[in-house]
Amino acid sequence: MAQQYENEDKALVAVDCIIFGFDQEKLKLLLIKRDFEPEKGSWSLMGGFLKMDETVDQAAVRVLTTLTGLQEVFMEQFMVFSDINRDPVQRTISVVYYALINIQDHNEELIKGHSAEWFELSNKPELIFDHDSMVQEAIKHLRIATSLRPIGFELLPEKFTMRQLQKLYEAILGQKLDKRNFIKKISSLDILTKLDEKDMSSSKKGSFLFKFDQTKYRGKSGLVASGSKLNW
Amino acid sequence: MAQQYENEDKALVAVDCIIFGFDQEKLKLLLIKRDFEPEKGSWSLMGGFLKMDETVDQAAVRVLTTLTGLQEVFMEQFMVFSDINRDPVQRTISVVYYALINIQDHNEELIKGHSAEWFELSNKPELIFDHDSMVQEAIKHLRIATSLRPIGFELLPEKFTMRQLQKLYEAILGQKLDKRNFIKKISSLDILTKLDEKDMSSSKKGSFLFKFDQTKYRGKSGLVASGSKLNW
DNA sequence: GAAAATAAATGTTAAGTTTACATTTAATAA
DNA sequence: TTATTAAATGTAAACTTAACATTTATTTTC
Repeated sequence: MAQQYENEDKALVAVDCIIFGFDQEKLKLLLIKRDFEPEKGSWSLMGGFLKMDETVDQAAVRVLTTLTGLQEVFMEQFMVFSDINRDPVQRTISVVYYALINIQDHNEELIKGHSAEWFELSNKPELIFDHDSMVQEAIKHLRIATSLRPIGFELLPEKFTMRQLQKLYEAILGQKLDKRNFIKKISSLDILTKLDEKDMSSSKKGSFLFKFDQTKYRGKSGLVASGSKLNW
Repeated sequence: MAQQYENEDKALVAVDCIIFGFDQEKLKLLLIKRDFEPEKGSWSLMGGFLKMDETVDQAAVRVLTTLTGLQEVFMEQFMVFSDINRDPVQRTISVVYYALINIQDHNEELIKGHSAEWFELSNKPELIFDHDSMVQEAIKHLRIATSLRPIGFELLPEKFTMRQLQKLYEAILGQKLDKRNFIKKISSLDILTKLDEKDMSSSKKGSFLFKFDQTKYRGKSGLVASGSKLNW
């Protein structure tokens, strides 16, 4: 019974991470400069190979932690890339994840150690293999995901202003939003707590800080995919 | 350079297909009775192993065609399952797909040859390994996908009545819908062509048949994810 | 051939949501 | 005290959704 599958081909299984950050204005990507062949010196997504004692989700967390030092990060699997020659060395399929992290919240040392850098999305270098397609797909997924679930907060500090949140959504969706309508809509979701504290860095008047309230959100059921054109 | 990755572990890569059908009333699943070990005689999803000369998408199509004889089938990858001991024989990760097929449209011989049968979703046997979880996840994905894009048509014959379409949506979403509102909403999408022909099987009066119009649909951009609670 | 039966086809109103748009407010700096 | 800066706030029109019952076309039955 232990030899059932012996005639089947095996493949290397990789995980690759599209690591998104946000710097108050623009969406950014954390990329690494490869220090090994092939394509040594080229820019690439952070990735690694699946080990026998871990799930792909665990592998993705390991890879992300190795680079950023962060543990509890929002991360979602979204697609498998498996073109036959996508990796020139050997047949490798890649399970791709995107991660949303607070850009201030990583370990500088680790990042330098991996020759990693943040790039504005609009300004990123060309990447190895099929990594450019992975990034493109990740953005599509991120747009849909942020439209269906309030995951954008993962990219912000714990406390943030309405304006910061709006800028974030604008960056993700690639379009300007109306300030008043934005605040109305976010408020109607009832998933934020308004703090007594103000952020004074952006204006003389200061602007109130908010916190995402996991508890309020968990209490809601109909948030996912409700209200779409094909929603009844 | 060709030996770069030689210290990495390799895994078997499988694809598994959740094959949905619809019989005018209920959602159904096409399941196979395994004729090989392990779990010979148990019910299972149709699956197979990735070969070195194909992508996972191609493997999924191959697996589906082997069982149904169908070629041009709607199929989407939706998740990788990779628990370490999910397959007792050997470490195997599975890329899981769901397929939507017109239930009248398969090859009886092939299906019998694989000891496959259609089961009502609500009445399906327990499946091997983690296949029950796969089915559960597939249903979630199907609900979201049908709410965002008009893919339900894939489960119906080319010509169908509004009532059939409504029954299908009710089966997928697990809720009753209002007849008048349903017709209004579908009509407003402007993706159907009303035929001169009537289906006379369901009533004395007969009811008009419709066809999904790929061309009209392709012309629309904003259908995906528009209108959700977090849509601006 | 009139009446009964059956499912199909159809419309309206109220509630809620989205969009578009401009002024006032609070605080600091000059 | 005045000027400056970004924050905070409201309303009306357009559109979408939700709730709800009657009429119509055809066949079957008496």
